[in-house]
Amino acid sequence: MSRFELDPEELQELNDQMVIRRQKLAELISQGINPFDADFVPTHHALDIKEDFAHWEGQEVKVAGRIMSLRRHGKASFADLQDQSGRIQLYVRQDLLGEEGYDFFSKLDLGDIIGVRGKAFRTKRGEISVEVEELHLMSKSLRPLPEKWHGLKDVEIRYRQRYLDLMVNPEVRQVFIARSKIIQSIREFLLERDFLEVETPILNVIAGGANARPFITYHNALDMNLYLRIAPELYLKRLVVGGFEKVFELGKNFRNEGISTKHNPEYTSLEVYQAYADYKDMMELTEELFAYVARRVCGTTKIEFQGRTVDLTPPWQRMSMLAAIEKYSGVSWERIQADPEGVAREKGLELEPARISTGSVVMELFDTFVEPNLIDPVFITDYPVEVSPLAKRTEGRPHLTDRFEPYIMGWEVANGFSELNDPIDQKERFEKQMEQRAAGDEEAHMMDEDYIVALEYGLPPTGGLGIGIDRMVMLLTNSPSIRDVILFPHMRPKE
RNA sequence: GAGCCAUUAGCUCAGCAGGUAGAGCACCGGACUUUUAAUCCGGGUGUCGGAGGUUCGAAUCCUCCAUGGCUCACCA
Repeated sequence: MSRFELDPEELQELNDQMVIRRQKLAELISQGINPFDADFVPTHHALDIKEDFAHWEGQEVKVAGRIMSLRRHGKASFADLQDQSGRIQLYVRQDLLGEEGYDFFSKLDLGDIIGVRGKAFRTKRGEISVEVEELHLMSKSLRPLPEKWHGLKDVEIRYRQRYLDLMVNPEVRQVFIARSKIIQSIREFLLERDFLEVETPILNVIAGGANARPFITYHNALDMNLYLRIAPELYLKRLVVGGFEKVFELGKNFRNEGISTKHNPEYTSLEVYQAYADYKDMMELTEELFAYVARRVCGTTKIEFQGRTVDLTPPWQRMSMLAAIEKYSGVSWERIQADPEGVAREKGLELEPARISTGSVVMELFDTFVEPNLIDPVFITDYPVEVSPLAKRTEGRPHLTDRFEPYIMGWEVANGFSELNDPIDQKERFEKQMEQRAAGDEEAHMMDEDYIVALEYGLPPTGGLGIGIDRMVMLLTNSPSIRDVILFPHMRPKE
């Protein structure tokens, strides 16, 4: 029995269209035709021919791709062939292919991958086409395509079977092409400035560099648990200790947290470290990087996102957190310090009475009144030391840090600071974090003695920057959900 | 984790005062040698997400479950 024949059990799983395609496959085999013929190499993409038709008109071309539509007219037919570059029409005539060849063509289905050789020409209606003289079936498609006019809308299928989404929704393809260009232009920007691209471990003994719950995995030979990294930060700063003055890493981080339109358990970050620089230098680097990438990818620094336009042209506004709170909520730092409970009550902050402190009131006021208003790019600076365990204290104001977070469209898109390079202060900060951890805060930073040792050898004054690449891609591609910019967003198994 | 909404043919969707499922595309058969969502003639291909329940009768009402979306919470 041929492996292309179906047993009755298998047959029951298939719908009518799939059964018919299996039968066609079996028929081809029995006729001695290879339905997965690889003996054809295309010389052109659809777009090559269309963009330079004056040159290719009347010339022989070879194109390969997927049949996306068919218009049959008896002894002649039209088909649209889609390759990576786009679509080109095929014109197929019985008198050119012969009766046998035309019958073969007539049995093809939407979705089949074929290769054709023929002359490029323009039809009476003006459509640039290929007049088919030779035809290869390179991969028989055994399942029907989604609908040609409405495309594929079911988001669940779009994410789970992204290949279908890419096949039939051209705008989706554009988003991922843009994503690739964004990442490429980030590399260009940094390499031009003499940054060294490095790779640091994803399997970590200590998950450091951020406050987040890690994923845990297990190493058999070492018989130990390991964490998937939540940030590459501490490794990158070890490299600065080692003498690499400008480094960056683009890669995945993994955080064991909720999933939302802005959060995927694995996401891509850029981290950049520059010795002998501070957070102000990193702010300039950030705004220049965003503007460079926007110009490269969108051709402009004026970005439209969900009906609003923002201009990424540097310089961006700088505003301290407390100034921003006073501006948007009308509450001054003096009042928060004097009476946090009163402020919380007056502003209707949803804080448990036991949790009310100057720090929590500041954060809550910021989230409620400030964040939604930060549409145009702005750097919020001067974060409290308690929430910034890896950042250097501000000279003369030791409760604050030289730290910034840029906001665009109300989103926090990056985070940067002057790196804490005092090992004694760092150790104390870790110890504070350990206390919080002991008190039940699973996201508090872990102690990393080995990192302290590195700092004790001496980390030069260093500026650091982290950018959430997925959010950057969302902004630059006008995508409202992070799932629209991740090819295979995390989904629960179907059953 | 909570609330709301969704799940019907391969795809996009109708059908929901409870009466036994329908359209367009796709598909199958036929006509057609320059079409553009080709057209014309003929054909409905289904576990109405799953499991229970109410009822003479459930796609429709109820409960639970699954998956997804949105909002919130969590989370830089």
